[in-house]
Amino acid sequence: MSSNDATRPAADDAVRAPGAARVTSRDVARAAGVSQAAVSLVLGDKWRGRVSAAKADSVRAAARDLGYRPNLAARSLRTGRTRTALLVVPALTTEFFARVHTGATRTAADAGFGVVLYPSPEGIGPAPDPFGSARTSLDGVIASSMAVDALAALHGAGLPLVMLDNDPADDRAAATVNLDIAGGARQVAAHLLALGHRRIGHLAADVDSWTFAVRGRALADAFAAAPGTALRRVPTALSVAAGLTAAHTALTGPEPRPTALVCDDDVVAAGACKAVRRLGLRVPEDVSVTGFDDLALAVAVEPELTTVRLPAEGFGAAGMRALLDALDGHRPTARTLPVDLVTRGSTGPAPT
Amino acid sequence: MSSNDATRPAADDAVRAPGAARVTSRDVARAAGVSQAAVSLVLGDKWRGRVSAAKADSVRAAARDLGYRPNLAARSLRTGRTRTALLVVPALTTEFFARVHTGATRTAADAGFGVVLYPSPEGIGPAPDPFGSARTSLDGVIASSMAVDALAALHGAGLPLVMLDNDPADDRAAATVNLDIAGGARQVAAHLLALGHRRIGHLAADVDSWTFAVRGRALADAFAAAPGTALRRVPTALSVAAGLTAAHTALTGPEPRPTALVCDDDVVAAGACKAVRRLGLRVPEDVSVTGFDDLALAVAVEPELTTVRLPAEGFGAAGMRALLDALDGHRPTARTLPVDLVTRGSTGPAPT
DNA sequence: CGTCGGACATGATACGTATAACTTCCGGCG
DNA sequence: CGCCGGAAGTTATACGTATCATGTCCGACG
Repeated sequence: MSSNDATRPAADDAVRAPGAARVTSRDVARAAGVSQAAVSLVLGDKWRGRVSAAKADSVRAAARDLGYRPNLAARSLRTGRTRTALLVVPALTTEFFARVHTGATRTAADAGFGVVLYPSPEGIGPAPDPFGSARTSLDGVIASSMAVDALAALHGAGLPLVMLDNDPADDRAAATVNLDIAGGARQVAAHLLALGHRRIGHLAADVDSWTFAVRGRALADAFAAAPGTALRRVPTALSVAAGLTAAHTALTGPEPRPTALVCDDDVVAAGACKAVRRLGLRVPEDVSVTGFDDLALAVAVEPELTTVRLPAEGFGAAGMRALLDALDGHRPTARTLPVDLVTRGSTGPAPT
Repeated sequence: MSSNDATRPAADDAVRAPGAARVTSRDVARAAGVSQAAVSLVLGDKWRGRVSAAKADSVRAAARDLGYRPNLAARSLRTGRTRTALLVVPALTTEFFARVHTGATRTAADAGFGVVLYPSPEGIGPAPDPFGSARTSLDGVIASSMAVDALAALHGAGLPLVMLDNDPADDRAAATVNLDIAGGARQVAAHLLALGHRRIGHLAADVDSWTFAVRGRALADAFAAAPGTALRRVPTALSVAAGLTAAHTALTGPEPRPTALVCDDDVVAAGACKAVRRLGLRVPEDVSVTGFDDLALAVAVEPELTTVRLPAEGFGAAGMRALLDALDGHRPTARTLPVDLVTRGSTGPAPT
C-alpha cells in the first residue's frame, strides 16, 4: 500500500480536494489492511485483546496519514451521546459570563466536549426553546441561577443539570457549584467594620436569584452581629446609570447619611462613585464604596474599586467538571469555591 | 395497532419516561397512519404534490401531540449539513465579542442554526484544533481578524469562511463584514481638529490585525490633511495598565506635550485618563482623551469617554447573515457597517 | 488426543433521517 | 379504447460509526 501511495499521490490529493477530504473509518481500514470494525476498536481505545499491537499501530498510522476525523454525527447517532453541553447564562452577557464560558470551554475541550452558549433573552419574548431540537443534541446543561426564566424550561428536560450559584438543596440538579458569595459578603462587612463604618447602604441587585438573596442575607447577618450598625437596602438594576440613581437615593435619604455603600456588582459601584461626587463628596474620604466581581472595570475607574474577586474561569471549569462527573454516573455533589476581597482605593476609614 | 395502544396506554408512558421520550419520525408515522417517508416530507415542507393536505395536517398534529423532535445527529448524517457555525474570536474575550456573539446567535436561531464559540487561546500553546473533529460538525466559520493565530489553521479547512474586520481583498473569505473603522477614526480626528487640537498622541493597539492597521492609517491620513498637526504613535497592549503606561510615555515625551490622546480601545482610554491625572493634569481641560468601542466602561469612568460606538450585535448578526447567504450559494459580498462618534466629557477645547 | 478458552479478526447490524426509485390510481387526450 | 402523466403514497437505501455475534486459529490442559 505504501507503494500505491508512491505511484499516484498527486491524483489522490486532486480527487479529494473538491470534496473536502471526507475520510471515513472504512478508508482507514482499507489503507491499514484491516476491517472497519478494527479501526473503530483501535481508535476507540478498546482493542486490548481484540486487535494485535502491530495492526493497532498500522491503523493509527493510517488514520494519521489520511487525516482521518471521525464523523461526529454518525458517532452521536450510534452512541446516543453528543459530547456537547449547553451553558445557560443570563441575558446580561458581560465579562463575568464570558470568563465563565472560557473556563467551561477549556475543561470541556480536554474531555472532547463542546460547549454551546445560550444567552437567555431579555426583550424578545419567551426563549426560543433551547431544549427543542437541541434536546437531541445535548448531553447536559449547565445553568446559572440568574437565568431564571430558562430554568423553568429546563425542568423536566430530562438532561443532567448542573446549577451554578443556586440553592444546593435544589433537587433538580445533578450537581451544584457555588461561589462563596456569603463569605465574600462577610469579608466586605468585616473590612468596613474594621474601618469604623457603622451606617451602611446596600445597593442590592433587583434580580430574583438565589445568589443575590444569599448576598443580602449574609450582609444583613454580618452587620446585625456588630452592635450599633445600621444597614439600609436600596434595590437597583445592574447598570452604571441604575447604580448612580440608587446611590443618590441612599445618600439623600433620611439622616444620618451612610458612610459606606456596598454594591452587588462593580458596574453598580462605578455608578455609585459618580453619585458620591455629584453630591460634592469624595470617595473614600466621605463615602466608601465596594463592588463585586472584580471586572476589568474595577481598575479602570478612579479610585480603583475595593471589590470581591470571583474566580470566573474556575467557576465555569468546575461547572463543566461537575457535569462530566455526573455523566460518568457520579453521585450529586455540591462544591463551593472561595472568593477573595481585593482592597483598593475606594474604601477608607469612616469619617469622624 | 390502535387497539394495542388502547389496551395499555399507561404502560407505554411508563416505558418511555425513563428513556426521556425518544420519539422518532417512525412513531409519528404510526400515529398519523402514514409512512415514515411522508412524515419526513411533510415536516421538511417538501410535500406539495406528494402528500395530500389532509394527511399533512394529521402528520403535523401527531408530531405536535407526541412532542416529536428530529434527531439532529441522524439528520446531519443524512444531509451532511449540521446547521452549526463556529465563531472564532480573540482570546481577549470581553464585552465587545460577547455582544457580537449575541447578535450572531439571534440571527442564527432564526434560521435554525446554532453557534459554537471558539475563543482562540492565549497562553496555552497552539489552538487545540477547532478544525479537527469539529470540521465534521460545522457548516461554516465566522472569524474575527483579531484571531490571527486561528486564521492560519482556518486556511484550507475547506469551510465557508466569513471574515469580520478583515481586508475585503482577502480571497480566502466567502464574505467579509467590516465596521467602518476608518470612518470612525476620521470622525475622531475631525472632532479633535474642530476643538483646536494640533498635537495628538495615538495609543495604538499593539496587535497585528487588519482592523488596527486601518485605524492607524486613517488617523494618520486625517491629521496629515490638516496643516500644522503632529501625530505621535505609541504602541500599547489592550488593558487599563498598559494604557496608563503608554499615556505616561506620550505625555512625558519630547515637548511640546500632546493635548489629545486617541486610544484604540475604551480600556486603554480609561488607563490614559488615569495617567493624565497622575501627572497633575485634568481631563479634558489639559488633555482630551478618546476611546473606541463604547463599552459599558465608557460611562463608568469619569469623565465619561468620548468614543466611537460600534454596533457589536449588528456586527455579529451581519456576519451570520453573510454566512447563511454564502451557504445558500450567494456570491461573495463585502459589507461595511457604519459607526458613530459619541461625544461625552473626556474631550474639550484644546488648551490655549 | 480431544477440547476448551483466549487472542485476533471479521461480518452484520442498527441508530433516525432524507430522498431516490418505484407503485398505484385516475382523469383526460388522441 | 389505449396510453400518458401527474398526484399520492410507499419501499428501499445510504449516510458513518460502534458494537454484537461469529468464526478461526493456536497453545495448553486434562
